[in-house]
Amino acid sequence: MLDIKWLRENLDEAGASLKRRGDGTPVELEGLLDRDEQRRQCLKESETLKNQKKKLSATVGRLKKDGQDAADEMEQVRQINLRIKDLDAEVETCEREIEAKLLRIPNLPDRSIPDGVDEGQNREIRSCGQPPDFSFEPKSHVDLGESLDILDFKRAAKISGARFAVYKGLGARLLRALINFMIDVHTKENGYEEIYPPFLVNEDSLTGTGQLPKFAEELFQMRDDPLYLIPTAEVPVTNYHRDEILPEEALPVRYVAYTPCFRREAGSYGKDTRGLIRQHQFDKVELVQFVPPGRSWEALELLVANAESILQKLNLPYRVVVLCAGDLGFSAAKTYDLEVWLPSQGTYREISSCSNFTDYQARRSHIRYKKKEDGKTGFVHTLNGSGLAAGRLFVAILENYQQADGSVLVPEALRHYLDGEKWIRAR
RNA sequence: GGAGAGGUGGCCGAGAGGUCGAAGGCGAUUGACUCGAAAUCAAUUGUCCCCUUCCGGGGACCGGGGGUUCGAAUCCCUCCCUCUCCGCCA
Repeated sequence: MLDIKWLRENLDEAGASLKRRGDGTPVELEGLLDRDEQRRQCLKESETLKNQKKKLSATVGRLKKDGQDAADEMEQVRQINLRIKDLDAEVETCEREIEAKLLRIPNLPDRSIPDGVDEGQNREIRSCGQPPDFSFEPKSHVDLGESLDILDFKRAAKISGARFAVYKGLGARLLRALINFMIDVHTKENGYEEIYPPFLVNEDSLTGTGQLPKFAEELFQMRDDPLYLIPTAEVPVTNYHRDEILPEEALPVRYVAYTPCFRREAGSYGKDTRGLIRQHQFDKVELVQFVPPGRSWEALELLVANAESILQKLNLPYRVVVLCAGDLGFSAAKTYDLEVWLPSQGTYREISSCSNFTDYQARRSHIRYKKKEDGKTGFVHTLNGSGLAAGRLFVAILENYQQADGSVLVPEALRHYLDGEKWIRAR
């Protein structure tokens, strides 16, 4: 959420910045400062009265102790209380309104990101590796997976419905291998601490990271409890430090977490209906960082490099793009997507999204740090990125490592996790 | 799910309607002593909000919310959480 104090002085800048997102947000800024002004007026008067009340009550105490009459003072306080009640009600109304508005205003896009309305204007930063040159028509992971009997979409549909998959045999093992491989790289080489969080979270957590209140339709909600299935590990892991003040010496804090992720995918009915690309449930290894405000931009570059290291170790061709203002997620100030080459689609597809949220999530979820220098508190900057989406990585491996006979070569780096298995072949 | 106990500052722990943001201890910081350290002594040691250019002033917060009262950490209601025992269970 944006800082109301900052907005008082920079409303025009905020409006111009938000306009770049192209979703008509500036309108929501209207009335905000009026309510803020009204809130402060009422608060001021209320606090003055409370000060009087305090003094009068103390007088009553003294008088009663001395056995004197205090009826007059008591009556005065009664009158003051009536006024305070009205004022506080008004303050609360204003606060609620301001809060409700602020929670629906997205983060300000960073100045460095390109203009644009959708993914078409995202800008490639660099690419790495060459798309494989097949001497045959490459198959899709769906065809490969089904003929190798390691993926079963049909039975998944029976069990659960559309957009679910069953990984089977060596497929299940490969998925597990990918997850373990990624966690190992991030903990042993990239300096992250492993977290295994709950997969059900409450409303406060989802509000903290920005999924609520605006994007409830994307979430699976429990019927009988105020809990939601996590759409990403970002939610439980970022909220791990909600309502906390971290000592500056503890920063940066870096966590890696494997979790399944659950998304309703409302509004994407026609998209990626076949295969693993878009599922209601998928696995992801997520990287989350908490850093001092001055360090978040370098941290973002490092985060992207950490995510890239997985693709490099697996020799998968990919590129890095920076999202344009119109394609940016709600809470993010800047986002790099990693896109991996998918031979069956002849294109690069998103496999990771790495973002700097600056102080936006920290302000929503009250994650602060105490400065070493002067003991003052400030909001941390939060970042997170997929490192990587396991389901899509599974797709990339099947498709990029497929052979003319329909078998799949296991990348060198993974064999250790599969008891040295070099091939996935039809049985 | 049933029965009971409890949630107070970084931690431990008192406080049981009146000047309590809260005793005491521990921890931490600073100063004194010391060549230095330890020990000792002294001071400081929460967060948020409002007003103020600075200095400073004020309000709120004792799990959350509501109530009683001139006055609530203390009384009442309600919700949440933790712990113990029983039941059930991976």
